[in-house]
Amino acid sequence: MIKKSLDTSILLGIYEAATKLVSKNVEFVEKAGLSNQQWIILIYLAKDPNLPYLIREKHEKPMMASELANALGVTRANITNLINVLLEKKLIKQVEDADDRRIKRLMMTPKAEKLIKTMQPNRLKSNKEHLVGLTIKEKKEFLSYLQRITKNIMDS
Amino acid sequence: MIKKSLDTSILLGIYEAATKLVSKNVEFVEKAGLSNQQWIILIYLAKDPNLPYLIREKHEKPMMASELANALGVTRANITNLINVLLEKKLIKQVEDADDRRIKRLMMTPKAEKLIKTMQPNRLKSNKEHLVGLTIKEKKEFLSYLQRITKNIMDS
DNA sequence: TTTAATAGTTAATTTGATTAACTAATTTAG
DNA sequence: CTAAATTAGTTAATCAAATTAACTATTAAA
Repeated sequence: MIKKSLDTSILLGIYEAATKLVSKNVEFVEKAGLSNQQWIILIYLAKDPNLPYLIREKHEKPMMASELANALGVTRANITNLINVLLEKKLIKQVEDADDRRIKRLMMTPKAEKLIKTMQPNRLKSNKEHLVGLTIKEKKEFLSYLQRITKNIMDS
Repeated sequence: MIKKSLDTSILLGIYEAATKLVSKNVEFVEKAGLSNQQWIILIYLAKDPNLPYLIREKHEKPMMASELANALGVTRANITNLINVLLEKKLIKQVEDADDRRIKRLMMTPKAEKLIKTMQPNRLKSNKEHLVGLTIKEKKEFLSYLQRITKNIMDS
């Protein structure tokens, strides 16, 4: 009934890859006592230069909750909850902005920096395995296509 | 602190693309009164030939709950819940397997077939927009890379 | 200087998911 | 051939992630 379509195959393919990826990542993420979302927030605060969002727009000042909500595509209320958990775990701290007193800037604690540092080798090893067999040229080409597709999705 | 890495950029890129994709899809999915997961289950039952899982392994008989659980990477208990909702909505029915009385085969109702048919034009239009600007050759190349990466992730 | 908009929080709720324990049916291994 | 193990599915309790709506405080705009 539903016909074969290259477009649809690609998009369902991206969805499946992401799903499998998250369940693989869980292995080293929950070994660190984190949920996937908590982990994502931490790498945002660590300013991981591989994050598409940070590639697209540079951030000088530490991020605030509403930027995070926007980047992750969720509500501010949701971010508040996630932040509370990370605060309890003493992995982040909030610093009031001097210029705008509505804003609280989010920063990692030394504990979080240390945690990320210890996770990084496993993370890189895992990521490398996921791309084994592709040449640098192929990877660059793939990333370039992916960025074009992502831009399309966001602009639509 | 975290270094730039082509591998990591690709994997975070896939994750972001999938996230944005789901939020875009929600537009036509929830117009049909479905959640994302309910929608995914329906296209499995509709045997959408674009689903990577169905591309990898052919299914003659209608799917059963545990196959679905395996395909989506969730627990059987979760599938039971999702199925109950779809049963209430009269979008699927369960048929007892003649050979193995533990098994209940899942099938779409005519109502679901009709629903999917009405959704299909919007879905295709949306999918097409997400891949605008890429040639057929580029799309095929991208899909081929994506399948290699997905296989890596699953095998690791 | 009112009015709008923005940042963040709170409370109530929903959805999606999990684990653990269970029944029933089928397979496997001694 | 039967006892033990596995598989399919369900149930109940619970958790995590997310939402909406209403709220305070602050800043920006008309």
